[in-house]
Amino acid sequence: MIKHKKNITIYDIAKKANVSPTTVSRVLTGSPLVKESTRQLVRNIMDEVDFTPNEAARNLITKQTNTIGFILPDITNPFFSQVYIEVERKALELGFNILLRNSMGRSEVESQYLKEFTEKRVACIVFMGGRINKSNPSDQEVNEILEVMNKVPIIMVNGKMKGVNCYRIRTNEEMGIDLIIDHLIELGHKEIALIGGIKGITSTDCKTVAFKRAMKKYNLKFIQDWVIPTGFSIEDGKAAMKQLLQNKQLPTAILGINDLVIYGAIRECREQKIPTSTFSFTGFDDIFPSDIVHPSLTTINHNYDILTSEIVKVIQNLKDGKVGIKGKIIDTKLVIRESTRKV
Amino acid sequence: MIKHKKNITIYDIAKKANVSPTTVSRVLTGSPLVKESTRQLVRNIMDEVDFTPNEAARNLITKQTNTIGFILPDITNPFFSQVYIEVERKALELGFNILLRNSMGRSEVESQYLKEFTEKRVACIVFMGGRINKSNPSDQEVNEILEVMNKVPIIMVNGKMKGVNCYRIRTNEEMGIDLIIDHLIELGHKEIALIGGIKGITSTDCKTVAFKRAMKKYNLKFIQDWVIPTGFSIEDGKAAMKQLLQNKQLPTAILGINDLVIYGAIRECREQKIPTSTFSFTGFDDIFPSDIVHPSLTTINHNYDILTSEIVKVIQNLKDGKVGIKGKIIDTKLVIRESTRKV
DNA sequence: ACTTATAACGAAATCGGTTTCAATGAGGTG
DNA sequence: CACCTCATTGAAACCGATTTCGTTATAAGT
Repeated sequence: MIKHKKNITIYDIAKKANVSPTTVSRVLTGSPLVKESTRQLVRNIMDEVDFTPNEAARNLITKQTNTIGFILPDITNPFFSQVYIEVERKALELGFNILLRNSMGRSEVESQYLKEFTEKRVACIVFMGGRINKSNPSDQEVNEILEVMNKVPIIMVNGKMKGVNCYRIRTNEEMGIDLIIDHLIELGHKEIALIGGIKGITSTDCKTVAFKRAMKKYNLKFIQDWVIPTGFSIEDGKAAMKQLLQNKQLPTAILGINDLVIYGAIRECREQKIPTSTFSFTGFDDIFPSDIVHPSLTTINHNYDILTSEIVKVIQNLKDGKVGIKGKIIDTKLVIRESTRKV
Repeated sequence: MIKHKKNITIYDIAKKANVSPTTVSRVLTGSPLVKESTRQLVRNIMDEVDFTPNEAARNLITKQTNTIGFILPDITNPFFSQVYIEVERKALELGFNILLRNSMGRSEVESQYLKEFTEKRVACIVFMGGRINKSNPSDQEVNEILEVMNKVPIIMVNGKMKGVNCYRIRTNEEMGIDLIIDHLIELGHKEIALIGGIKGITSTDCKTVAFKRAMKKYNLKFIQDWVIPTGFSIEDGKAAMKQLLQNKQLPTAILGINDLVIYGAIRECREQKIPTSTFSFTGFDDIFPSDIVHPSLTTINHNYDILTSEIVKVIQNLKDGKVGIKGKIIDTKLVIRESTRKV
C-alpha cells in the first residue's frame, strides 16, 4: 500500500532548533507568543528539511476540519458544475476547501458518502442529492439524513424533505415557468407542450403544476397528449419530441423540463427534416451550451451567483456560530435567445 | 467555529460492550480475530449509540489515506470533467476516493494545492495543472514538483516537464492532427487554416508543428495569415474567425485547436450571415456538446476510457507496490460528424 | 498426563500535532 | 530591594484510532 513513512515531525524540528515542540507548533499556527527571531529560526529549519505538517494530527486534536462535503448527482452536468465551481471559489475565500462526491443520483451511493463525510468530520454538507428530489423518499432515506444532521449541519440545495428541518436554498421554479409562459403568450403562442421530466420527481411535479396553473390563468386549454414526461437527458428529449410529432394537432411552442431535453427535441426535428423554426422552444437551467447551440436557447437562468452566494452565506453563519435563516428561495430570470419567436 | 465535540469513541463502545478498545477496533477493521458473537454485540452497540469512527485518528496512526489528489484547471470544462468523472468511477472500485482541486490554470494556486495534498498525505496526485502545459516553466515551478514528488507520487496527464521523471499519461495529439488532415485531404481540401491556441503552450506548439508537417507531407502551402492563435475559449474562437474572414483569400477548411474555438467560429459566421456550410470545421477534444451543436462537430476523441484506465492502472500499481511503466501515450481517434464535407 | 497449537482477547505504546498551565527572566515601580 | 507585569518558553496531557506483544483458555497431538 501507499504509505507515508519516516516523516519529519515538529519534534525533529524542535530538536534541530533547540526549542520545544510547543514553540514549533506555535510557529505553525501563527501564534504571537513567539519571539520574532526564534520564529525565523524555526521557519528556516522547516524549509531546510522540507517539513510538511500532518493534517490528520491537527484535525484529530482540534476536532475541526475546514472541509465542506458536497454531494451532487453528476459533475459532468453543466448545471451542477456551474453551481459547484462558484461555491468552491467563494468558500475558498472563507478558508474552506471542498470535498466533492458524485452520487449519480443513486440513493445507496449517497448513503455511503454521507457516512464518509461524518467520518471525516466535515464542517458541513451541501446536499444536492437525488433523494431530496423525490416526492416520496423512503423512511430510511429520511432517517439517514436526520441521523447525519445530529452530527453535521446539512444544507439542501434545490430540494426538500418533509420532516427534515435543515438549511434549504432553492430556486423558484414556479416563477421560472410563469416567466416562460408569460413570454410565450406575449409572442402570441396559445398551444404549448411540456416535454421531459419524470413524475414523482419534485422539480417535475412542481413545474407541471405551475404549468397547468399558468395555462388556466390565460384560459388556454391543457392537452394531456402534449405533456410527455420521458426523462431528463438529451435522448429523453428526442424520444419525447418523436412522440409529440405523432399527434395530429401540434403545438406552436414547446417547453422543456430542462435545457438538455430541448437539445434532444431540436435534434429530432433535424433528423425528421422539420425546420427548427416551426416551433418555439424554451429550456430550463441555462446551462453553458445553451448559449452556443443552434438555435441558441431561450431558457430560465438560476441566478447562479445569488444561489451560490446564499449557500456560502449559510456556511459563513455556521462558521461564525450565528443561527441565520433556515431557508431561502432565489428568484429565477428569463433569458431570451433565438429559439423563441412570434407565432 | 464548526467544531465536533462530545464524540463517541471506541472507548465508550468498549465500556458498554464490556470488551477492550482493541476488540472494538478489530470489529472496525474487520479483523478475523474476533468471535462472531462479540462482533455482533459490538456492532449492535455501535448502531445503538450511532457511533462514527474518526477518520483523522485512523489516518494518523496508519499513515495512510485512500485519497487521490486531483488537480485540473477547471471542472466546468467538459474535457476535464469527462476525464475526472471516469477516473473517479474507476478509482472508487479500487477503494480510493478523490479530492478535486480547480487551479484555474494559475501556478500559484497549483502550488497551494500541491502543499495541501502533501499535508493531507494523499496516496498520489493526478496532475493536469497549467504548468505542465508550458513550454518553458520556471525553475520554481519545476522544483516544487520535484519536492512534492519526494513525498507523494505524481501522475502527469497530458503534459510534461523536462527533468521531472514522474508517471506520465498523454494522448497522442500529433496523431490527432494527422487524422484530421488525412480526413480533410480525402474530402478534397487543400486550403486549411488553424485557429486558436497560444504560442508557448505545449499542446498548441505540438499541434502547430504537427500541422505544418502534415501540410508539407501533402505538398500544401502553409499560409501564415491562416494561423491565428488567439486562445482557447469560445470568444477566442470568435475573434480568430473574425480575423480570418478579413483575408482576401479564404481557406476551405478550418481546424480548431479545440472544440470550443470552433463553437466560437461558427457563431461568428452566423453573426456575419455566412452559411456554416461555406467551410469545413474540425475541433479537438470531442467534448460533450460537440455532438449536439449545429452543425455537429467532426473532431478528435481522446479515447477517454483508455486514457482514464491508464491513469487508474498506475494508481493500482502504486497501491500494489509494483513499479510499472512510467509513461504511456494514448492513441486518439477521429470522429466524423456534420461539420466536414467535400470541398 | 504433558506439551503444543490455536482462538480470543487486552494492556499499553504509538501516530503528530495543539493547548493548558506553570516557570523563567527582564524590566518597571514605589 | 521587594513586588509586579509582561514577554517567552516548555512539560505534559490530550485527541481517537491501530497494532504489537503478551495472556488465557481450550482443543489437539503424542
